[in-house]
Amino acid sequence: MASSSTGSSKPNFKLVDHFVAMGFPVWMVYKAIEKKGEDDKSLILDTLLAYMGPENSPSKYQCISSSSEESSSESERSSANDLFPDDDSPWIDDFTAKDKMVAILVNMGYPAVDALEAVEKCGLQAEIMELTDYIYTAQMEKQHDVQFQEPAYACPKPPHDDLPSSSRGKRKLCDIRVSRPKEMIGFGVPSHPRHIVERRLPKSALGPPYFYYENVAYSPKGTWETMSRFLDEIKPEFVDSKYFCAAARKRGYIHNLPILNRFCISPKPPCTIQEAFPDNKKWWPYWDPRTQLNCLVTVVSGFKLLSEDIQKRLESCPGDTPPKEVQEYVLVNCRKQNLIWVGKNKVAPLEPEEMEMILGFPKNHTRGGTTRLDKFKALGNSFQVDKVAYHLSVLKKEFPYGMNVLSLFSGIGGAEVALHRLGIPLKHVVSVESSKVNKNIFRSWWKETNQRGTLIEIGDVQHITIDMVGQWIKAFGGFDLIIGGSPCNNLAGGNRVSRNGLDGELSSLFYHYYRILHIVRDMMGR
DNA sequence: ACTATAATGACTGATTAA
DNA sequence: TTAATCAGTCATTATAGT
Repeated sequence: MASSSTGSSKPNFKLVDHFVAMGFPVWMVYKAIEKKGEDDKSLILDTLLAYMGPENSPSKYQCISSSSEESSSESERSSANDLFPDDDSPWIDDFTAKDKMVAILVNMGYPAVDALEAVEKCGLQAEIMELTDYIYTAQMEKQHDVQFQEPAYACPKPPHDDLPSSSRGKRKLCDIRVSRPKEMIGFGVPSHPRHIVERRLPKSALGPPYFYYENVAYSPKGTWETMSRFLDEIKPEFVDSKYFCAAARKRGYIHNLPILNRFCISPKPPCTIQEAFPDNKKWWPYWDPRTQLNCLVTVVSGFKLLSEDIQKRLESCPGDTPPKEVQEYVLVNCRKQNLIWVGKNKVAPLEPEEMEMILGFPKNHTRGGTTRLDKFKALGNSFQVDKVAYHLSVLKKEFPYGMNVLSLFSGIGGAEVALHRLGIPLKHVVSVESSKVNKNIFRSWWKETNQRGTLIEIGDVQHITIDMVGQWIKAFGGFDLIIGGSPCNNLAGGNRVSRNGLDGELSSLFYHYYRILHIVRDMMGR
């Protein structure tokens, strides 16, 4: 089975390095070893040569995945599919009996908090009817407690609020919407803090060291299955930043962190456009219903022409209410390019400073010898700090005296900023980042915040060797956290040229994350 | 040379229609 | 159950402007 060749078993790094030294890409080496096993060197070499193939064979992911299906088994394919059965709740396998009960109620449309309370109070033997009755009476009681408000973090459209309040009282099983919009709340977000209370990790994945891996949620098919297979078969947690700030950002996370007792950093960022840009409120037409922005990306294009076009259209129609089709045109394009109102009938993209604020970075974080374009690119590629901090918050108790962090693909230091804002001291940080601009930004933050720890900067993950890791671990005793999001260029939907999948030129650096994670584990006696 | 801008669809998942 | 439709996307590259 495919599961025996990777995942729980430790890879043979000497063997991997042997072929890497010959010039084969790391991802290809892993793929070949995964397929052919570690025993027969020449067989691996043949496979690699076949992969490399004649020069004209493109390395598009479609080609590679289809060719591997031809030569190899159906079993490999089906095992990948088994990882993520077509189920509404992808975590159902991991549930305890209690979790299952809660999940059933949540899927019926009840708030997770209420569902949990009901299961705890009524016990596991309770009938569904009994549980729903409990929730109903509890909700009625809570309506009297006016002071019991949702936290300021309220999600823009809580699922249990989409039912008219009048029908809430007499909700019966038959009324309940079983399928509701899929929401990316992972194991929980501040407005749904205990969506899932427990999960089981494979033994091979238990920390230390902890690891935290991120990438775009909507990648080409099979991408997350592959990444999951390489990272201990842990199922990804998909979370949208819209629950943490005023802009959407759908990302997946594979990590082995505890998920109980997460908390938010303060100050909390504004969660709506109106809170984030109070000064722009006066320019906002009443017929633009947006309360949150779409994903902040690395570049906007054509916004000047569009802005003029919009202005002309709006000014050509009298009064405050343009015709429906004009409204529709304006809204569609504003959403598409993520524009905000900055003047009368005038729209514009966000400024870098505004992006910094929404993504949870300090003001002027990206200052320092960079062009405007550099800033957009750096920020568009970055973490949303509040969300990452929420996930990492569980480490605060465990590491009150600080952490040693291996930060791969550091970018502008989203992970470090998150830890810093959590109040977790950074003892030793090995930061791996290839972009000179990003390194400058991160270094100036490091100085600005008077970090007392040591910072080691590396330019390229591909240059990290077993020796280097060994020296770091000898020097400061090991890493507590390996964190990073590998390049999304070949995965992101916005890429029209080279959305090649995980084996694309840049996104294949994922395999180095995997490689280095396992080297660290190996060295730390895991 | 460097910087800003515009042009360039396809794919994914969710929703709705058939 | 399946097909059509909808909305949204950590982007790359050529060209214009400075």
